[in-house]
Amino acid sequence: MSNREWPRTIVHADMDAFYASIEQLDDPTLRGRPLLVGPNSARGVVLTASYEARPFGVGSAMPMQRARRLCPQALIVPPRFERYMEVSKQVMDAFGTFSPQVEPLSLDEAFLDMTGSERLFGPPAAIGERIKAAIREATGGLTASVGISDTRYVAKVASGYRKPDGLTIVPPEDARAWLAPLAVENLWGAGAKTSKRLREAGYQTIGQIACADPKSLSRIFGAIGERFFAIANAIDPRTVATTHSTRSLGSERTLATDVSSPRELRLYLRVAAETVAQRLRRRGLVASGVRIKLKRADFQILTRQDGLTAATDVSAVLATKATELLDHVKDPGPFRLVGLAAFDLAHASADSQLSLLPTAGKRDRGLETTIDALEQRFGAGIVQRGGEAFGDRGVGIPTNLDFLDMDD
DNA sequence: TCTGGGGTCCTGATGCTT
DNA sequence: TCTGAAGCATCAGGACCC
Repeated sequence: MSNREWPRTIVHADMDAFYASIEQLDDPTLRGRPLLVGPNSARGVVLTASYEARPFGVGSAMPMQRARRLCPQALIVPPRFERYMEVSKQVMDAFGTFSPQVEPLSLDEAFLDMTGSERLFGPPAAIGERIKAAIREATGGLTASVGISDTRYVAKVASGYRKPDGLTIVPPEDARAWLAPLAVENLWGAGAKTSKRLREAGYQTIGQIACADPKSLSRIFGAIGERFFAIANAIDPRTVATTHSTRSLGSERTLATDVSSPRELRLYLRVAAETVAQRLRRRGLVASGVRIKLKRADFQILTRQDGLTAATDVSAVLATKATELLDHVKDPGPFRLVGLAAFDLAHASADSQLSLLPTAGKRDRGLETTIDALEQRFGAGIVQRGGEAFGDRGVGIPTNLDFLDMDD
């Protein structure tokens, strides 16, 4: 079957060791050396390991302490998310020159719907090579791995099939057979727990799932079982979506040391509320619900949530609700993580609820106004002003209370 | 060995409404 | 008025992805 007969042409492009590659691009002395991007702290994990570090068994999400033991010669570089976002924009802009249908999945990967573009760009292999070249040119030398098929799922698996700098084309008529020998861990939605359950139920490969009784899969695994059956048979009708609406927005922090004191927990929740409120305002959103999250020392997670009487983007309102929710937690802790998320999000309208606190209503005064509100409510000095303490992704927020006045 | 932070979706329990 | 069932919404936890 020639590509002209492909029902759809879906491209998945995934940057190789994105954060580490950017660090090596920006600092030539890092090139060719094992590199770990992540916080060099006791409780941090590796965000990205360079390809030079991976033969030592180091990978993403591995505790930094363990990574250091496995690869003591690795250099550790703290993440620079602003720089990664800048490069990500270059990459996404490059994708935009190929198709208007681009769906970013994260900073470093995206789907492109290239259906009907063969006359412009050639067959799939040519499309893939041109996209890879465009990324190299736009970024000054970064590489990506690209997968192309007629479904999102197969394109996604294909992009990870050869890394780094790979290109894998899977024609639609070959997709089912191509997937068949792959391990069940390659199913989208099957992580460690579900993969173990699949194997215990006798399914080792995607091909075995494709030949299974879908009712049986559904009975054992619920809704996800039906989806496994579909994607194992290379059936994935999902299209490339160019719009996305955020459903929740949160900020959480693993603490340098575990905390039991309700007063300290309230302080962390206030800081999280400020971060979330600022991000809501930046995106023109208001929230109608608040959820708090506490992670116990044994890693059990507790959540409590409640609706707000009116939608808001004011940190003091979020913080007040979070404190109420905290009062409903009977577990005494200690807790290693504190988080706050806003949900039931909507676009802020002109008359959105910015007047729930007397000093909190001036959107254009932003952070300072909200800190004013915090101080009016909770006392002066509760939050450090200025600096990087309130970066968009929470980067730079200290993991202890050094910057908070505990005497409030 | 010691486990981040940002999210999404699913499921079972529970409570409310009809 | 009371009761039980069904349907629905909400909540909390779990699993997953990047």
